[in-house]
Amino acid sequence: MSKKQDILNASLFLFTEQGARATSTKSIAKQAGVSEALIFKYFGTKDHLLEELIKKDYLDAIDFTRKFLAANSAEEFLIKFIDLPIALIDHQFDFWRMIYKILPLNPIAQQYHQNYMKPSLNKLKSSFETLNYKYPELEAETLLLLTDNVWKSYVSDRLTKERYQEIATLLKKKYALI
Amino acid sequence: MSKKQDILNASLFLFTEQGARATSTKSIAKQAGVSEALIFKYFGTKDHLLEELIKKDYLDAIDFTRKFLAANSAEEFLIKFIDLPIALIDHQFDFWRMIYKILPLNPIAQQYHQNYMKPSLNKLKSSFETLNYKYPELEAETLLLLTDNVWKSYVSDRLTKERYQEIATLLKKKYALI
DNA sequence: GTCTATACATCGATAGAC
DNA sequence: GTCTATCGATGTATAGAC
Repeated sequence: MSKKQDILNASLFLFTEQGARATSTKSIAKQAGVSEALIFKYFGTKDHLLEELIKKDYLDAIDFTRKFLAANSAEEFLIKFIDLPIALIDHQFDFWRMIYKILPLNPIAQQYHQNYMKPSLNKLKSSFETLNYKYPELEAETLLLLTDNVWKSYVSDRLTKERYQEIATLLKKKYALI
Repeated sequence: MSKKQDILNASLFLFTEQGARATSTKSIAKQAGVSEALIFKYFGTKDHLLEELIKKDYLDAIDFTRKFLAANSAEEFLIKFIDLPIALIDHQFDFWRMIYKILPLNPIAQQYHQNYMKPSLNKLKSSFETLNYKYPELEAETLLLLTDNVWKSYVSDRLTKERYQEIATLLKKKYALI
């Protein structure tokens, strides 16, 4: 494994523990077993380091999500959307744990996150429209509010996978999907 | 208004902008129009300053919530619980905006927040039990997952009050409360 | 109660050797 | 590619005068 990757791994770990701004380049260097100068050779600034750290994973998340949600019906889409939070986080656990920690205060992460979330609302809305719900947009926003907290609760150990699977089943029943 | 209060006000503002750890005592002093030394005279450390900053408001929130949720039936309790997020945040907007920002990374805030949230789940569960729901605990966790994201979305301008009022009405219909 | 001045550590970032 | 050494700025916190 390259030293560049060592730096990225160390950053992921430390940013998750204490946030990006509170993490010094010195501590990253120590954790990665490299000199501090090397960090700046590779990434220029700490902000660029963070950006490189999350860019690849957000692209990966977009790809994973697109494939995971591929469906032949509105019902199937909704079922998969309900299952998405846990599947996505299990696919990139450490990454999303870091994002959960830094998102409220970090504009770079916010920008990438917003871009990731963008398509969800419209697709959800279309599905509820197809299923002849009376208020498809409100339904979409409500489900999104819920699932957006599911992944956050899951990465911060306030919700277990098993527990959410029970909740997911309940949700699918409520939406008459199973 | 006392200088001590000026320091608290400045801290609330700056902690919200950039987080507690990224905010220097120097910038707090400047924003409050006092010397840096005075901050340490009053609060000892930056952590104590934060703790003093949130302690009073969390107590206030507990009191407000208890009074707001006072109800004579399970139906009434659920209606009020659905309306709570916006009412609570409107009662202490700046405080909750700061908490939203610092919560994932700040152990002090986490401790107070957990203490605030503690009673909710059980009361919700009891209400769903009273209403003979088949899975009262799952219902309680589901509603809590939703409302916990409502206040966060509201303080971060991703959800308007008017929008949530529509969602709240939809929710009350789903639970057959209106 | 409140200030100025300062101690001392650590910050992000760079220069230059190998 | 990678390191040591170092810069100037900024961090928390304290001493001591008024």
